[in-house]
Amino acid sequence: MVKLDDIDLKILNQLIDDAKKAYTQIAKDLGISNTLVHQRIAKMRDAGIIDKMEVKLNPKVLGFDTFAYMGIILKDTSRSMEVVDKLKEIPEIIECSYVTGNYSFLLKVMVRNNGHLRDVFERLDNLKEIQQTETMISFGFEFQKNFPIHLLEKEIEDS
Amino acid sequence: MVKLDDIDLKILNQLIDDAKKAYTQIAKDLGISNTLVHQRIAKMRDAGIIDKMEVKLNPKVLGFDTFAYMGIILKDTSRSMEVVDKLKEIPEIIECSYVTGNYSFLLKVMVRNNGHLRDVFERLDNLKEIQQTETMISFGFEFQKNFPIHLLEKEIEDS
DNA sequence: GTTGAAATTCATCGTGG
DNA sequence: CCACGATGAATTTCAAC
Repeated sequence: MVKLDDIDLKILNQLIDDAKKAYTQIAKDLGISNTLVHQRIAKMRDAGIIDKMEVKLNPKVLGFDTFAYMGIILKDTSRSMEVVDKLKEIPEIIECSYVTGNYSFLLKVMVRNNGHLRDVFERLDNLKEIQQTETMISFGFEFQKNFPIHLLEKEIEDS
Repeated sequence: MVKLDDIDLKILNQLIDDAKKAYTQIAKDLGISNTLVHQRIAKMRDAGIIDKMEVKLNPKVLGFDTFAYMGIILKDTSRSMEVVDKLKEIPEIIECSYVTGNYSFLLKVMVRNNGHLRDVFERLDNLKEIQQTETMISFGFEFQKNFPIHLLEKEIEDS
């Protein structure tokens, strides 16, 4: 675990907004030299804090209007790894976590429409390891954050 | 909704892996000119396909070892918007969707440890609009994808 | 830990096939 | 629709405070 200072956080806040923002521009906005920006980012990269820069696509423009969470109940939880391998092959499943509680897995599914969702549902229901699925269709994100970076900011303020 | 061709998808695949990858390098890898890479990316930006480039942080390195999904059951669903405003103020909640099914909202929560999770749980339980919460602690992602881009690739192959 | 300037590399735009 | 070539801007490194 690594400690970040005020400058690090300000840089991260800018990169969360736009990962391709020019270092020179970040430097100007923060009132520091671009070399420093470069050094801090290199440091956070080396420390593994910055995992990667990724492009975020707009699902709606590409015709993916629907997404849903699906809770998966297995017949036999000892076989969970085999199920993961099968789930990985279904491109519509964009997130898969093993969880405590009623479900074995909680999935996030991105599809074009309700018919497409039904199609995914049937593919899952046909897997012999799966006993039951429960679908929670989302009406879209109310909000979504990259990371609880506000917590880190508060911790610095308090120190 | 916009149609993408083979080149567009190959470029997106590279940017999903590394949004800051140099256009010249992408061009080399794909065997096309960097001008073309530039044009295609500009096109996809203008079309809104490329939403933004964002930095992805590594929670573990920053001391956030635990994350969980929480299902929220409201006392009175007509008051849901007020609840969203309150949830937004809790930095640990990094995702909030209104969903069908047993829950009103499904949240994704990122915390340092189980004690921290309990703290968030209590904050939610104290909100008067909330009747009940159900916590599903995750043992980490089995896998996570940016977007079901494989579907688009298949559609191009088939055409 | 921080800065300013140097060299290298890149993004961007016009021209032309 | 695509490649080449020139220009201005950015990243990256180095020497110095």
